[in-house]
Amino acid sequence: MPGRPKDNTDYLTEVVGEDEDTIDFEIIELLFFAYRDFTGDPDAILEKSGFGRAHHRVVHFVNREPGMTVADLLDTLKITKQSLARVLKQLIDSGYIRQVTGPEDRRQRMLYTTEEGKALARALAEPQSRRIAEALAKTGPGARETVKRFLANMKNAAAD
Amino acid sequence: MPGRPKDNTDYLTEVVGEDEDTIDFEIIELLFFAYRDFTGDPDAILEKSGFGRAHHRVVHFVNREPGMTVADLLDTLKITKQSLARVLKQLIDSGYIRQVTGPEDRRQRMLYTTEEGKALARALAEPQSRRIAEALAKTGPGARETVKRFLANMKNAAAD
DNA sequence: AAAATATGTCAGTTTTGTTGACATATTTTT
DNA sequence: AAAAATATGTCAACAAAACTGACATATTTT
Repeated sequence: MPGRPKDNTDYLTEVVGEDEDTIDFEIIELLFFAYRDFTGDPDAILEKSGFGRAHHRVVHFVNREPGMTVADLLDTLKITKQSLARVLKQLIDSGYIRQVTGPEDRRQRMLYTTEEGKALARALAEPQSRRIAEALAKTGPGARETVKRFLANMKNAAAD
Repeated sequence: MPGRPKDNTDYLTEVVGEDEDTIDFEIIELLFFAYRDFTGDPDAILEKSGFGRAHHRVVHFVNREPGMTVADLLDTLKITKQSLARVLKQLIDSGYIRQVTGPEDRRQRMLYTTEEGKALARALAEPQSRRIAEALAKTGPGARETVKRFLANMKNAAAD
């Protein structure tokens, strides 16, 4: 009963099934710190442009999937349209994103980054990318594949 | 010029060094989705207790490191003390966290979770822990070690 | 023609963060 | 002992980013 090790390293995954001390506080915490510092990377650039992290996410995804609609973006970000409206409007007004009426469905607005938008997306991603590259390198060969699979598995299954 | 593959899987790490298209959009995005859904897990429980994600973080860390001081917590969360004050006060008033005057330095307030606080921390961590366990299992043997190392490497070096 | 959909917008609220200023108790330094 | 530094708390104003609810417009589907 006494003398339980304070460090729940590896045996947790195997020993208990769905019982008492199965809680994986360790990785929960590592994820928090990793994400905290990862998202802090672009802050310097964001401050210069006067944007926040919400703008960052919008520019990133529009840049990654040119032509995505407003509905697509809402589904990706999991926020309300009123919430998206403000940052999107600011990005459009500042010339980082432009809208094109959907060619099939003219109710839709397809979103594209401008040249400035592409440059911003790249600048914001750069320090994050460097952090990832360094972390992968330190972790060792094959890390990239494992990490990719793990992160993909952490995501909710697509609803469709 | 044309026909560049849309998918930047593995060669990115090797081929280019610090050049043009080195940006690792793929893992940046996987991290976003993983964290988005991971942090969404406890929302149902948080809604019931009337707390938000800020409260979650506080309860989590106090629970993990009993006796930590307010300064420790501020350093962990990287927020201002005024910002912490509100959620911490609510948690103390609701009986989830209690303060004890530091035995060495009586200016300090050591923080502890109450029994209710421990239960809350556990309940909040449970779905997250399950998600992690499932993701690791799907990823394959050895994933846990690699993921742990990667996440730890993603964190900023401790300032000290 | 009616209903549904995609988007936009107005108005008000909440959560979570910020800055700046100042108060109190306690410890450390001079 | 007095002065300075430190740990915490608190007041007040403000900002970013989310939320809800309601309603308008254009377009497509039924």
